[in-house]
Amino acid sequence: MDPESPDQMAAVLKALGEANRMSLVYELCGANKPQNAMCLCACCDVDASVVSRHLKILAQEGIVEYERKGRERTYSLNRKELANSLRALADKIERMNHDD
Amino acid sequence: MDPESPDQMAAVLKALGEANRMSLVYELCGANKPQNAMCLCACCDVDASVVSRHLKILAQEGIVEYERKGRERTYSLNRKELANSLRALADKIERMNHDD
DNA sequence: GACATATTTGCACAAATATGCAATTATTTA
DNA sequence: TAAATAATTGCATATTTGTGCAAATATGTC
Repeated sequence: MDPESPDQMAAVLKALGEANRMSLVYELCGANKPQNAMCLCACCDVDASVVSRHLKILAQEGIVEYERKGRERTYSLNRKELANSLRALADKIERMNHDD
Repeated sequence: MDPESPDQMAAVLKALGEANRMSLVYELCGANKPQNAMCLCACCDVDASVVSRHLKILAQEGIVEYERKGRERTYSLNRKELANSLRALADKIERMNHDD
């Protein structure tokens, strides 16, 4: 993560910009313990394989991390990094250039 | 804008999550005056009709506003609202629930 | 009115995406 | 080893999406 270019920033937001993936992120927001995929399945009404793929996409963008725990994988939000990226974008957007 | 549900938040981030649209937003970031579409065309190497459609998508999500100025339309970022939405998401993501 | 400029819209199309189901892999338990 | 559980992967498919080009619309200028 830590997106610098428009392209990198867009890639992160693209991963977040899908309803089911956003639901997964919200779900992970409210959990203080890493959650496995079966548990996360409850929050979006799609097949387990679809959840698996969505989690993979979120992981590829560094939005979530996972840890192997026996036969399951527990996912957790990359809170600090993600929050910082979003705030960096917010700052950039709000800062007006007065020298144009 | 002012997204409350995961779906609404996802819709806004989906609009931002495309490279050319993000370039347009970055371009508008650095401008202190509203820009017309022809001027914004310079920042992404696509047809003017494509820029028109991207701006329409950004406008539909409340990310940009436009004003009719004669035969041109001048676009500007909805800075405050967009920044607030992003910060609200960042806050939500960073706040850990300690009672789970 | 005729022409130029700015923007949008209609159409076509290729590529990407989200999804479900079935099969597979990995791991635990009996 | 056999059965159960968790998760991923391989198709197939329907839908969405980004794009360009040409035509249409809107407005300004001569």
